[in-house]
Formats: sequence, structure tokens, C-alpha cells
Amino acid sequence: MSMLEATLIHMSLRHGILGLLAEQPASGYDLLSTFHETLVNVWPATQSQLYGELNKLAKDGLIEVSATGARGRKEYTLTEAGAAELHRWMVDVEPVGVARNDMLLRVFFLGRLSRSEARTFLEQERDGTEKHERQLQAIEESVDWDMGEDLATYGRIALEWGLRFTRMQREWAEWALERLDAPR
Amino acid sequence: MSMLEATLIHMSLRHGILGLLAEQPASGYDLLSTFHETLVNVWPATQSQLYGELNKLAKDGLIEVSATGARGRKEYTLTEAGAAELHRWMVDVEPVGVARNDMLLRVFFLGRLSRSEARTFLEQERDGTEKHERQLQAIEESVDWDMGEDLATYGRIALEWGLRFTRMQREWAEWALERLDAPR
DNA sequence: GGTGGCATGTAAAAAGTTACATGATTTA
DNA sequence: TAAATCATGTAACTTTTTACATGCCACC
Repeated sequence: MSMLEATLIHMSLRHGILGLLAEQPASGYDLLSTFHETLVNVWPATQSQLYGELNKLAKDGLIEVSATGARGRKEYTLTEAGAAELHRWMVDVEPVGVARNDMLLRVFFLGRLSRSEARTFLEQERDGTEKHERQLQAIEESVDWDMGEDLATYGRIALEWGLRFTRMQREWAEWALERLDAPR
Repeated sequence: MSMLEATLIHMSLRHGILGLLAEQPASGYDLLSTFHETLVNVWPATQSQLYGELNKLAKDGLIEVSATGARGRKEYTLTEAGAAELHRWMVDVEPVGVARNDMLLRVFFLGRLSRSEARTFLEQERDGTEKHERQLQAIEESVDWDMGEDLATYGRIALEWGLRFTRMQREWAEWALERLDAPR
């Protein structure tokens, strides 16, 4: 694969790391916390994947070790090449959007279940979504969004997506349950 | 890995195939059409993946070749074991739900862009979502939903999710654009 | 006789998950 | 001094994508 082609492929974990390091230098351990705490609903990453990608990014010159600390800690900093790649991904690469929804896949096949089983399925979906909705509401209320940091400013906008998504999905499940009882 | 554990892992492509074969026997080619036409927004599958999975499913006894036709066509039928596995997945396996959204990941990093670039990003998102919304509306209007088939009955419920999702996301992008111009 | 659609497959690489593995440092 | 946390890595496997590969059959 040529260098030109290499710049066109996806790898959003890579860009998630670059985006976080654009805010401030961090270790793999630091980044893992952020992926688990802040980005878990948007781009989950495992420890294994993260450490592997950090080494690849360093090898590719998009990040570099800017400090070493106790316990083998390596603090990474974004390079100019890394900042350029982040910017390119932000403005030139069209988002893929959401795909693959195993809940909706089941919905297509609800005809294989009894009416009662289908109702239980949709009720569980409604309740699970409502639970998630309340978790997001709790985050909204607990975080200080006026702190002036970019990640908070735009994190609030991402959270709004989640709040609207969970409300939408809960209402959809309620609608589907009504339709199930009066399908025709 | 034991047989017991094997029944607990994900593999929704597998269950997408089982679900479609539960409606009626079909060849890989038939199934590929359905994945591209009906399930593309829910569970995309490539030709390569599909044919490979069909052979695995046959080997595992969840489907079987019920007829052969011209050009090497193999028509598959769901076995009892396959129907049982489909049912198990429908009622016993909790949906994973939506994860990984590379559009929202970019939103977290919008602070790295100029105000103008960030606005362009959100406008593109709004316009792209609106286009998708209109495509789904066109499907809703063109399909005969009263045909009495399960896949249509529940496909309509899945489509409703898409209609509500695209409306939600378009409205969210509009909200985000307003907030961008009056952020504080 | 050529084109388009029907029909199935393999190979290689990328991306993601789970489990295994090790060790240092801080804090109670 | 024991437990919790910090800290990084490897190995095996699964899932998904992209590209390559082949050939039959119906229709014009």
C-alpha cells in the first residue's frame, strides 16, 4: 500500500488518541482512563489495543515520548505530523456514521417469537434505554460544563446527542409496544 | 473453548442469516441481496463474510443444503438446531446496543478546529442526516407494509427507529450549530 | 456471440476482544 | 507489610474489510 493510500483508511482509535493528546500530554494509562470514563459511549478501547496503537503511532512519528516516569511510565506528546493527521481526519474524512445494531436486527425477526416474548423484548429495551437515559442525565447534572475546556464544551454537545438518542429510543420502544398490541 | 461457552458468544451475522432463513430457504446470493437491500442499515455484510459464515453454519448443523440448482447454487434451509439457536439469541442474549460513533468522536475534538471549520462540520452532518432521513421517508412511502409478512411488519418498526433517529440527529446538529454561535 | 446477472469461493490484512503476564510504587 | 493502584506489554482468537478469482447461464 502506498503512503497516499495509507492516509485514507479509517482507524478511529488512532484518531481518538491523537485528539486526546492534542489537549495535553498523557501516558497510556492516563488515556485508558479517559477512554473508559469519557469516551466509553463513543469509542470503547481495550488496554491491549491502546498500548499497541501507541507504539504504532510513535513508530509512525505522530506522537513521541516526551517524558518517562516511575514504573516505566511513558508520557506521550503529539508531534506536528500528528496534529496534521488529526486535522486531516477531522475535516477531510467523512464520518462513517452508525451501523450495526444487533437490537434492531432482532426486531426484524420478532415474528419468530410469541406475542408475549416479543412484548418482553421491547419492554426490556424500553427499560434498559430508560436506565441509560437516567445515567446520562446524572452526568449532565454532575459535571461543571462551564470550566472553559474544549473537551467539556464539546463533550456537552456529544452528551446532548446521547440524551436525545436515549429519549428517542425509549419513545420508539413505547410506540412499538403500542403497535404490537394493535398491529393492523 | 467448551461447547457451552461457544453458545454464549456474539456473532450477529450468524443470527442475521438464521433469521432470514427462518422466513424461507435461500441461497447465499439471495441472502446477500437481502443484506444489501433490507438489512444494510442494521447489519451490513460482505459477500466474502456471508459465504464463509454459511459454510460454518452448515458445518455446525444450524442450516443445511436443501436443494442445488444451476451455476452451483446451494439453497439453504434452517435446521431445528438453527431455529433453537435463533430463539436463544433472540430471548436470552442481551443486545449490545450501539457503540462506536466516529462522528461523535470528532465532536469531542471540535475545539481543535476553527469556528468556521467546526460550523462546516456540523452543517455537513445536518445535511447528510437530512438526506438519509428523506431516503427513509421514501422507503416508508414506497413499500406496501400491509402485506402480512413478518419481515414487513417488523421491518416497519425498525424503519420507524431510523426515521426517529435521523430526525433526532438532524435536530441535534441544528441545536449544536446554534450553540456554537452562542456558546456561553 | 457478447453482456449482464447469477453464483461461489480464497487470501491477506486490519481491527477488536479476551486472557495471560509481569512488575513498581504508593498508601493505609 | 499487604492491598490498591499505576504501568506496560504479548498471544491467541474473532470479526470485518478489500481484493482477487472463477465460471455458468439466460437473454438480446
